[in-house]
Amino acid sequence: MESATETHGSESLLFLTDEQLRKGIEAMFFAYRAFTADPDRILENYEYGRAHHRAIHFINRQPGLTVSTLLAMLGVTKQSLNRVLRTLVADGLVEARVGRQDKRERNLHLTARGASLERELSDAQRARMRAAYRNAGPAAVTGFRQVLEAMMDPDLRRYYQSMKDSAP
Amino acid sequence: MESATETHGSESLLFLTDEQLRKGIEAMFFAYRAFTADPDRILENYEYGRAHHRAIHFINRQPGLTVSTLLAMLGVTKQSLNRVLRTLVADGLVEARVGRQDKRERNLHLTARGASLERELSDAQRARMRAAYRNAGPAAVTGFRQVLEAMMDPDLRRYYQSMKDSAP
DNA sequence: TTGGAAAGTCAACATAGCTGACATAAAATC
DNA sequence: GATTTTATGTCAGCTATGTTGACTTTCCAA
Repeated sequence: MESATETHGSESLLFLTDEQLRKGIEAMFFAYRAFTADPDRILENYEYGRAHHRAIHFINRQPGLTVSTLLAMLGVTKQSLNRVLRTLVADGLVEARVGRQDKRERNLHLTARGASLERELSDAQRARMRAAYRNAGPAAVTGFRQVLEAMMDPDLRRYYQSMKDSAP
Repeated sequence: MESATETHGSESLLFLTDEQLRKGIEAMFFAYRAFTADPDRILENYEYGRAHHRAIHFINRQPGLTVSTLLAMLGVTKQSLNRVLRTLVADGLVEARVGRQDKRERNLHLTARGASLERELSDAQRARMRAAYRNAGPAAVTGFRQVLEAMMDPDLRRYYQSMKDSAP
């Protein structure tokens, strides 16, 4: 499995050796841990967890989204999400409005307080991301996003690609 | 490609807009979920979890490492790790040898069975990583690794950089 | 010889996943 | 209009994995 790519003649596929792939795996692990560390620290002050952060993030990204849409993005059970949403609604960070056309649906929005926490969390996370981007440079950022995109499950990739990407 | 890299001057930092950074954050989230999905599925058959996988991964990477070294890499408490290690040792996947110089230390090694599970998990994870790498191309892979590296906490980055990177 | 580091263990707890069962309201279908 | 399906919410209970705190054992090194 190792040397299969090296016998290709050109060294253009050297990055597919087992060692290279293992390094990529470790890079994902270490980077993801750093990536969540700042928000986690902030969330402790509010007695919320990572699950709350994720919900808040996606509600902010797509205001008015329904519970089932959010479920699909988070990839958890409705029971698990509901526990989180209940506290966020009770604490006045999220508003669940009855759907206009379909009254079974709940359209989720951040309140002013919810938006404020979202900003605090996002600021910290973006600061680290920005520093990493600055350090690595624009070309690296493009590659970074390309690889992550290729790694995603197709359904989520479709959602991901549909989101707006540049400043208004 | 993004338009951010195509122009220079004031627009050369367009990739640092909030929207771009938020996309990067989402990319990390979605990709990381896909990244862990395959091993998680395999681990269910063995009644192990992600924590076992991580321990097995690092013991394989650095055979003979001590418990404290592993703790530093995983970033969890010794109580949490100990629960995992105990089951792995009891099940005959990991061997904890008393240190030769310092007998307080335990040098961790995978047994044949442990190495076999490691391979099964790693094969799945590398397959996805390989597919993503193939799809994105060598230049993207370089960028991917650069950004992840820049995102890591310095201590772990040092460990990460010290690991061998190419096939022997 | 003693202090402190490395490792292991016990207890108790929290978070956030999960399954299964069930309830309600509204939409969709027959 | 009656029935079925869908979207959501909820209760109960389980599991995995993290946490803190207190304690012991081992044993290196000053």
